[in-house]
Amino acid sequence: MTQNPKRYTITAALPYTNGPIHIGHLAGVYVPADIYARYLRLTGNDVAFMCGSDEHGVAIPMRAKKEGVSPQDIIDKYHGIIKKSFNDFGISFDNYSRTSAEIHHETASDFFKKLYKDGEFIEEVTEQLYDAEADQFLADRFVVGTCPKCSYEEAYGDQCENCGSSLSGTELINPKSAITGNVPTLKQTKHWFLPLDKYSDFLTEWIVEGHKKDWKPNVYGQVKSWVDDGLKPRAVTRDLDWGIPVPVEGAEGKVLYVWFDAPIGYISATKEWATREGKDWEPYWKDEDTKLVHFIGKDNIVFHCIIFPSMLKAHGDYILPDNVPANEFLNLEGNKLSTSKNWAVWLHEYLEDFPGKEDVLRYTLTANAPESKDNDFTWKDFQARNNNELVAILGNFINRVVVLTHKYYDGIIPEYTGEYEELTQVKHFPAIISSSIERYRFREASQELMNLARLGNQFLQANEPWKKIKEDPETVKGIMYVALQIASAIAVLSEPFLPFTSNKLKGILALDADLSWNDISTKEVLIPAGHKINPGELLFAKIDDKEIQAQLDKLEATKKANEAANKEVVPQKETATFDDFTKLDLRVGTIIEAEKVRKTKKLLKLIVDTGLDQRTIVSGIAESFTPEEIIGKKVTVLANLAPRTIAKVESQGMILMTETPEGKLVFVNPDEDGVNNGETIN
RNA sequence: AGCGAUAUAGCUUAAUUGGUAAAGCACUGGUCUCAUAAGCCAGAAGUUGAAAGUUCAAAUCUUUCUAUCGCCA
Repeated sequence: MTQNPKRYTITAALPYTNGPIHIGHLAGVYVPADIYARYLRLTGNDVAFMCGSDEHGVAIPMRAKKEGVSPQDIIDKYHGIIKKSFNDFGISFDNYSRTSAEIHHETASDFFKKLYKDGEFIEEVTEQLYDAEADQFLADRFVVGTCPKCSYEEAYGDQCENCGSSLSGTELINPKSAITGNVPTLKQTKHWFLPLDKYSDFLTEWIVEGHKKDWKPNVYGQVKSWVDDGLKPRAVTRDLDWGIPVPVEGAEGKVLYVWFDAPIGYISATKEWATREGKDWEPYWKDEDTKLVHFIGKDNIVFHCIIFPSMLKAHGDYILPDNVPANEFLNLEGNKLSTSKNWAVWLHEYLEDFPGKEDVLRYTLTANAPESKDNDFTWKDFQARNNNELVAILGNFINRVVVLTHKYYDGIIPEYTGEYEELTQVKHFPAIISSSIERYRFREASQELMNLARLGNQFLQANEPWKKIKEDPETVKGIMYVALQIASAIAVLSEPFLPFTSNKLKGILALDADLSWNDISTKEVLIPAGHKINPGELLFAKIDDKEIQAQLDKLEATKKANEAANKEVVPQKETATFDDFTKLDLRVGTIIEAEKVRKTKKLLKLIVDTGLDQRTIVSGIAESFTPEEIIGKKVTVLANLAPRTIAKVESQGMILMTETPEGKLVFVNPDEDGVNNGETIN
């Protein structure tokens, strides 16, 4: 671990510009990163907090093609929305850049050239799938075909979504171009590979041995398993016309792999910032006394812990991350967030729907952050966090103090009389909260802040100034003095979590703007006697059921829209003659046995009594039914379908199915009393 | 598939390296009236995903399951 760093470089994962920012991105990456960055600045550290839009990769041109616009249109649109919403939400990036920026192209190019010159790459000519009509190599998702491992028919060129295998396009059976639908041909192409195997020892020493204790289990576990499995050279270039051109001779029509250029974006963003601020960027990336921390989601672990560090190591000039606190994922109302299905709470929409409530979302996402496992965001929980915690505990405490101060003393802080141990207790909070933040436990840290407000409420309750004001006004002075010190501590310590509220509260208390995190522990007086505070205003307002219902309705409408989109009726196929139809031998059968096919998610192996025989049929229905619930069911069987081996099991027929709008499969079933197995259907 | 992570009270989470399962919210009861029908005090709430094993002792270690997510963008 970097001890006593002179400066911090904090990065937050570059958002991909194929959609706006949603609560999943915020909870996983940007809110924790922002809390960390704000905390460090407040404790007097030199911080560079860097981010930017990731605008390369296959998905951008694919999406552009689909929408009939240029890739540039796509990235400009989303870069604009993303940048503005981050800014309005108070994410305090020192720079938010973009990978289409000239400085980034230059930086990434130079990085590649340095490794190339130093002989850090392996060059290899391989045969890749090529679509002659589109005049394009079919990288990753541009090709679809049958998975060689599980026979799933819609596997992509990089991965099969049914069994999860990592594939390469050339392994696919019956590959088809996702652009034209044509059958691709094989064509030779040259690519550059980073030999990750060369860095295996370095990664073992640095992470597997060096960060066993301080890195999160999900991060550490994944790195260890990759290293233990043996690393392989990884291609860092692609045949594509969107991205950063490979800056060497003979590489026309090739660009850097998006995962090669994207993390370099952190460096480019730092350069851009330093130029603007008149600073030197290099210490932030090259000085051993700099602590580098990458905030990411769990899907990015290998890139930030294996590939990028290997790149940095290969380059030789750069420091390595001190920690990579990857978060898990956030779900929304029980379902996975999905940009394509519009299943999300979009930041730019939230900011419109809930003006002035930036901190409510920040707090909810922090208190319910997916730090150790996937979590669920519900609007009901959002409402409860606001009404029961922010309003009732924190907001209410501040309001009590402010109202009483105006009522008893016309807003002027009274002299401290008596002796209260709460003044000492307050001094402990900076260290308590720091300890949580520095261990990347932001959820816990936010709860400690609430505990400070609880301490305030308990203090008032125990001392009852509203009672004593009549018979013992001198004592009340001391009580209110202490309560005001607590309120001041909250104003400062809430800044990383609730920056808008912190500002508002500092305004109400007319607090010294220079009051820092450590002052809360070291200064005897946070807000002095004789000082006048401003008229109060409520920090938080209750959110009523109507507002929550409106959001739930919005989600319900999305669900309906998705169903409607899925329901689009497939056009009628070409005419079949009666003879065509009679070729099909459709029969009634009964499922007598069912079990899951090992190593697949979707397949069930069924034994069906068809009246003719008992035969094995493999059916892709495991996600809709458990084996137990379908045993004994009467189903429609296509009996004379040519046998086919699926996942090593020979299937002798097909069960006729249809589907609900939600994608649940339903049997086409002849379930009327007195129908016998083997009866033909015509 | 394989690998990794996760599974603890209705909900969100703790449990410092095997030693009395602990908080907040919600709930129930009591109480106060300065405050946003807020607060404060107390209480109830658990077969720690399942099963087996190791041990004087298991949320924690082992084995086998199950479920969810990630490993491509």
